[in-house]
Amino acid sequence: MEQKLRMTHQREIILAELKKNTSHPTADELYEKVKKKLPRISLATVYRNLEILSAAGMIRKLEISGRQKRFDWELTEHNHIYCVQCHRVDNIELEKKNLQPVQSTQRKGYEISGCRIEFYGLCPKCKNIEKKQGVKKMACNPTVLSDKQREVLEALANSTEPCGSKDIAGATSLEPKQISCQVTALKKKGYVASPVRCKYEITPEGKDALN
Amino acid sequence: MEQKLRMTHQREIILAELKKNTSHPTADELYEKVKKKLPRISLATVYRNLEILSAAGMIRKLEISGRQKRFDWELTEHNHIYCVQCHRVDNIELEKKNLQPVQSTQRKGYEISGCRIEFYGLCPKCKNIEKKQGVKKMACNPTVLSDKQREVLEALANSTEPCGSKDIAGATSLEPKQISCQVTALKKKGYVASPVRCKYEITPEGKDALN
DNA sequence: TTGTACATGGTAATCATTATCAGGTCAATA
DNA sequence: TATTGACCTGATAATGATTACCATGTACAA
Ligand SMILES: [Mn+2]
Ligand SMILES: [Mn+2]
Ligand SMILES: [Zn+2]
Ligand SMILES: [Zn+2]
Repeated sequence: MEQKLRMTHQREIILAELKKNTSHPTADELYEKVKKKLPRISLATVYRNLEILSAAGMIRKLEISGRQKRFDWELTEHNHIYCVQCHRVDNIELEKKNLQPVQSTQRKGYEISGCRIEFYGLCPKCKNIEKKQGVKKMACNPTVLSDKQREVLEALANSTEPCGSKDIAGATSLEPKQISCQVTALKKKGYVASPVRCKYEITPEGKDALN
Repeated sequence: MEQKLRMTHQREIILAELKKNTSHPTADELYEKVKKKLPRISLATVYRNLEILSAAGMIRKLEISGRQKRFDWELTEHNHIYCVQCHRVDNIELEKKNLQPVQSTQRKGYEISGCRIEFYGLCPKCKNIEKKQGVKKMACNPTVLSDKQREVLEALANSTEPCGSKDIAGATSLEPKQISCQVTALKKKGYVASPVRCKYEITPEGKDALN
């Protein structure tokens, strides 16, 4: 019944790459790094081995709320804090974790095997971005324009009347299916307005943002 | 810029259905129930409204590790426990939750906005089904360098171009027939690469390993 | 040498969730 | 009253992360 796992070259490289820093990388971040050493490695292999290594207790898998899983080579007990904006994850030490053992009446019949304590908030970087423009808490997008957003905004700036997504597609190098996503983001930032449903125009703020 | 949310029929039914029990349903579990009242409702509408209701603070969205998001109509502060096997989620009360406020030196510059405490284990049902499975163990060859390997590696480190076994033999005290054996072991560890057949060079990992 | 269990790269499929779209609803306004 | 425009809807396509599958490869014990 006992299975022997082999420490293959791929596995070693993945492990070594993970141990290089404390950034709690995702599988695909790790894949990008490992590819420099092993250009022919498959993303599936990275996922597979991260799973195997964590099942074998050699690394930790962090199932932090939200997006991708992240991986941690530090096996000592510690907690994490993540940024709700950029999803960065850092270690955090509790002064003293005196969580009372859960009373059996409160256990609901569960056999408790662990507890995860997870803080969230804004990392230093994102905290500054927020201060700069005083955005509401919900806003999850940085104010910086992406290249795509800038392209869309410039197209709108060059038009004298409200544009539909097809108009924008024609005036930019973007795939039609990317347009609406970009427009939505721009609307959220207040750089684009929709005078009519499915028609968009640049706002004064949007013009400012182009400079 | 203030949004007016309408309490549509769909929204009311979804909310009512959620409040019917304390099972922390997923979006699609809720969809199946709501469909009995509103057979033409779309799954997208359920997702959309759960998102809107939780953004408006009328319900809670639980981003518990693992699979789907779950929803909770109870707004009072409480924690959760989930089953790692069947992903059932129950409420759990902590006797006393005096987590020390995190020291500023430990905050890593974050602006902390909250903390999630989450227990996990096996629910009563799954506890009974549980079966022991052997843990896999990694056949972990030590990455430690033997004296011979170190000698070969140092020879390669001192060369500016890939070496053949004769070059290595000349630069070390080793018998020629031992060389290839050592080189193979080093290759396995990833400390040596073979850019051309029968020529070997040290890798970045190899250089690291020498320190 | 051979059997076999473990691994791999490449790719398709899955799953949960979001985005898009064209068309509705409704209250405020001209 | 007719129009407007923000808000909503169902249907469906698309997305992103992860996993499943498959044919091939490799290590190791017998
Ligand atoms: Mn960590
Ligand atoms: Mn609850
Ligand atoms: Zn951040
Ligand atoms: Zn269970």
